[in-house]
Amino acid sequence: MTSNDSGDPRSIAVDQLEAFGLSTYAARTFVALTGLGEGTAKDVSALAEVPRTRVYDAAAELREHGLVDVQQSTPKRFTAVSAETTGRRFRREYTRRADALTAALDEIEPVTPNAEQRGVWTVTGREMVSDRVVEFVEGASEEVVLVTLDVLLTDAVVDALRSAADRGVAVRVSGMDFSAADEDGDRLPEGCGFESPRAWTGVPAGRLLMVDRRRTLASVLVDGTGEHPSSARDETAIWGAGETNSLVVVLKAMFAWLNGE
Amino acid sequence: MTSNDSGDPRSIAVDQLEAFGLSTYAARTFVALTGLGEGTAKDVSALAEVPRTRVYDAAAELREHGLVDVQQSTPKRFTAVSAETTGRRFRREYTRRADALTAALDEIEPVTPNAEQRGVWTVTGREMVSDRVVEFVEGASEEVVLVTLDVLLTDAVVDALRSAADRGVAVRVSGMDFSAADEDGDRLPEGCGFESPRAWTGVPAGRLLMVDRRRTLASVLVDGTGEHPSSARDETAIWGAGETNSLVVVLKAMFAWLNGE
DNA sequence: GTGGGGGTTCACTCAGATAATCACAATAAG
DNA sequence: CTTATTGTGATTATCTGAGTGAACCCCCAC
Repeated sequence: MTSNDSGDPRSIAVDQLEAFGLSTYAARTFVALTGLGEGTAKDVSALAEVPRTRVYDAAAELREHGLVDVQQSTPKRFTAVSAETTGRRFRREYTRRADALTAALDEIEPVTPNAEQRGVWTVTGREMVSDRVVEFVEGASEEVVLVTLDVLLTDAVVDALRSAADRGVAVRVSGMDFSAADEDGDRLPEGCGFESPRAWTGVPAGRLLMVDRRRTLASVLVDGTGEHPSSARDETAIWGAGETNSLVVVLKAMFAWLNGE
Repeated sequence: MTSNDSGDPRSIAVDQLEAFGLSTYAARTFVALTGLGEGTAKDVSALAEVPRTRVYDAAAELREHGLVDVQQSTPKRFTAVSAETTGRRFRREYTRRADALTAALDEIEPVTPNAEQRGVWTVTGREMVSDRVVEFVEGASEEVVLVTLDVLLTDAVVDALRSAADRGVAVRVSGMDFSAADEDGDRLPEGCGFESPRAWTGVPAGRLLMVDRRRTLASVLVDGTGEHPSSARDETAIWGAGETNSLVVVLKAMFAWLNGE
């Protein structure tokens, strides 16, 4: 991200290593050693644009992370672990971190979750919206009603719906576009009515979600300014919680009206 | 790690969030919002030791990461996503990063892996040594011989041994201490002889590994300076590769001698 | 319409960390 | 013994980010 995130595998590797908390010297040294297999400080310095006298510190830093072994000879020789081992190390470390984070946040979370909220919240980004959908579905205790484009029905959302249905929540899903019923009907758990989408033609395409009649979310896909071809930031959603929340009231009425027809 | 890594869940959460690349203001803001459920800049500032004027930047940063939603009103109100969603987000992001890193490094790795290496390399730390053991076992094509303390026979090592055995590698494992045969014999894959440990009494306790008679590793458990109760940095290992490597020659002879008896 | 107060944003300073360079000591080769 | 090369430490420059303060804006009261 900082420098060139071009297709060059070396740049990619350096960027990712920096994201994992390594200094740029350490990252460059490691990439050079991966290419060399084994080498001295001079070799690394020539290949990696790292001052020779700093290769030793970089190697020490990498050794702390278990990514480089060192030969105690003169000149010192360094070697990098394999790509698989590197990935395994970081995957393990950051999975642990995520677990610790979740556990710590769980202790902090207030006992009374946002029961009544006055206003309307906004989210942008397809993944972000999916996260909210999953979060709300996970918190469902009685009923989930979801209307969605099939392209937005990701695996994570389906999993959340299935686990909700498994614990006795009444789950009802319908698609906004026609292909939905054909392709994705079987992905959904049993007992989740997949209704005709005819009623939704003409409605701005996105998602509508209602959970326990106390929490609702509405989103639309906006044709982004043409940056990336319809990728990250192309969905915007609003959501609200609480019996008296204005958005909840509106969407509740909307669902009831569609149901009555 | 920077400040106090005491048992306080708030400190833990802040530390982990910073490890995931957030600024300290963003991390503290998020923790405060998790505790509050919802709040204004003033609320956050009072609870989180963040200057009120910078809560907005912190919230924007968190919004980029999909961790905070904003209410467009005066005063602005902020809310944090749930602990589960937070963990899910970072888990997904950093798993992706690890995958990208592994793929990029794979492209860089030289075709001719360290076939012949003159010297002897050193590794310290139990996890680091286990990583090398796994890496070497994964690279085995014909034969694996491992002598180990049972406490060092972690799941990752067992998995690597099993997958090696599955692809036709001759795997032979024996324990250095007596409990090994009893407790862990069933964890090993079929056809992996688990020999009597009598021959090893008196040998410094640790591991001995030989792969394809071309790569060997030897480690010992050292009673650390008493820092943490026998945890991280209490194993040191040396390893070498290549037919003519001195360590390989020595250990090959050692294994042959023990076999002959 | 005008003045006050709280809320929001922007601009600036300072400190810590890290990149980068240099000087010197230690070692091996000739 | 000399010299080139390697390893270690000290030094400087640069940069990000924490911390602070001032200006702007809007809403409300007067």
